[in-house]
Amino acid sequence: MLRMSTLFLRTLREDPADAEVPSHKLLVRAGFIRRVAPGVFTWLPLGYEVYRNVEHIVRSEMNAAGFQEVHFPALLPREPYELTNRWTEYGETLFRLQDRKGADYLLGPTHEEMFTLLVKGEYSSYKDLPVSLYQIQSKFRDEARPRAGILRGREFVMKDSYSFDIDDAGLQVSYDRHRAAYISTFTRLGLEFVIVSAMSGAMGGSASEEFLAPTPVGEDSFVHCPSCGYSANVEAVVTVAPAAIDAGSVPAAHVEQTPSSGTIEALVSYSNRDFARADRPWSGADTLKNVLFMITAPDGTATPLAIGVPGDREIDPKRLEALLHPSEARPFEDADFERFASLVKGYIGPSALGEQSASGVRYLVDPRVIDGSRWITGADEPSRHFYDYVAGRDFTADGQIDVAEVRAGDACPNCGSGFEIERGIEIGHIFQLGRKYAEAVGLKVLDEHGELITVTMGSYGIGVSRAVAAIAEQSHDDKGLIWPREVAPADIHLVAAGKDASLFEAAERLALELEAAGVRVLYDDRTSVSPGVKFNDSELIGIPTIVIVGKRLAEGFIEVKDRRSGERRDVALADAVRDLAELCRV
RNA sequence: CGGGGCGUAGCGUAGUGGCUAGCGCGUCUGCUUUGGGAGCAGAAGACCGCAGGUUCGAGUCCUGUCGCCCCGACCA
Repeated sequence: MLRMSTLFLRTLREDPADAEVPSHKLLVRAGFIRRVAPGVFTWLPLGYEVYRNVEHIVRSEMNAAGFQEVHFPALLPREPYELTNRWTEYGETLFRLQDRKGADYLLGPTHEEMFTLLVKGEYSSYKDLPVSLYQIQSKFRDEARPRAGILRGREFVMKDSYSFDIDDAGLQVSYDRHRAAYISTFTRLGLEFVIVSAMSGAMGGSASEEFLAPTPVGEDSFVHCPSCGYSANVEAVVTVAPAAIDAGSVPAAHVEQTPSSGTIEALVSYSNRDFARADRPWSGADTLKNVLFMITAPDGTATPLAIGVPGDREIDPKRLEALLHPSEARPFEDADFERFASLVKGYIGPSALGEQSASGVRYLVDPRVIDGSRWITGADEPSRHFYDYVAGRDFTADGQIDVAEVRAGDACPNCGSGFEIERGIEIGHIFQLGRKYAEAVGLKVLDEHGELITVTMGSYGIGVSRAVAAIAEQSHDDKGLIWPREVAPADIHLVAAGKDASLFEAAERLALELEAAGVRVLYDDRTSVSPGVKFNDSELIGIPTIVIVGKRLAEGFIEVKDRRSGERRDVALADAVRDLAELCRV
């Protein structure tokens, strides 16, 4: 039993000034967490209780799926991360340190290398596989901008699993088992979630899905199709190319004077004034905008890249970054333009781009730029644009790249109807890694013919500490938190509302009987606190059932209130233990 | 990395270069009070983020630095 009179807890009446999102404000106000450094938090007793409940659910679902728990150190040597080049690729996000001899260490941001090496050290036969191992561990990432309390911290707890199989079919089975285990885990956690196709990002590999908890404060945008159910992270949305176009009737390309038309907006309005079309006005979608980036590889090599997109769309930096990873992209700066004199800023057209062109800059275009499509685009001279410039006839790109911004209403790649865009918190991520890590560290086993084969892997993560915040984010009201019963710090918040000693005696007896019946009780036994304070605290803390021993005790009743719905009913004291034990078992 | 805002007691905050840095919440003592954040009386609690500088005098002005929040890091 937890007693409010002695519980290490101080609730705050006001929101902390540095908190922006509801989960952060409420977890601090209700005394669940306290900040100790940017992106680094302490769990207080109530918060740690919730954290442990979440951890317990995750662990029990992993065990039920037949995965085995191990535990690595968070402090790791440099060498394993050299094998996969991540000592370099992880960049500034990696917490690095040295021991007294000057040897390099790191605080593990994720543990693929360690798991792969562990299996390599123990197993050497196909008969040992498949196997799936996991751990629940603190991870450290020196995020550029930690934010939103526990939602994006620099130290956080992750459950990470890894599967090891001899072939692709086995990997698919392991992947599907993790997927199923994740669905039951998040369901038990009381989280609303969607599963979206995703980019594999830093992990490499191919198939990958994210579990997102929809909420407006989420950091990931995803598309969702209301008619067919298709969901995907915006980074992974596949643009539907328009139907093939016959450009036979389009007049030959011609260059026109277009003064002061260095922006798409100016170009469109100028075109509508001086070169108006008969059927409809020009729009940004008729223009082909060519954007230049400098791409820097992890080894520091920089190469320019030109991307052509319809002028009404921007390039989505997150989609670009996801596609190029681990290389990084930045837009061209003036110094870059000086190096490529044939590129006229504001009037860059396909004729100056491409590996075969004078500039030699690799040129990739949006999937909407199909052969036969007709464009207004830069003529590579100040104040001049091409009209009726047809892809495949007048220019050819070096290839395609799908990084234009995704908008609500764009065509669903699955069924063609318009999809919606929502935001969500990434609470889980599952990948089919393939053989990248096994190859890097040399994880091979003998197959049934005595041949050495490289093991194929999957990697699977759940943000355990983040899940606490995600639940808080999805489950609160203006009065405070509302915990799903299985993760709540207690089943019942028992409030003694009054001053009579007999009332406290009755409440005490009820609390003890409930505990004996297996009900977890937080008992507000404070004698010097007014009922109003106790009611407010109980709503802030968010235990699912609030029981009041007060005014109605004289008639033999207690009051039972549901935190979520606010419904209250009277229960005879004599029936209380049985009634409440039943309620809490639901 | 760029721009903006902000750092004053555990929390929220006030404070024209000028006396002992003020208020609310919380905390402590006493009395009173107990169904929606009670009242009265008293008390403790602040190296005003840190380091320099200007000044007779700095919480206040200047520089640097650290931290927090927001926006941007795409518009050719």
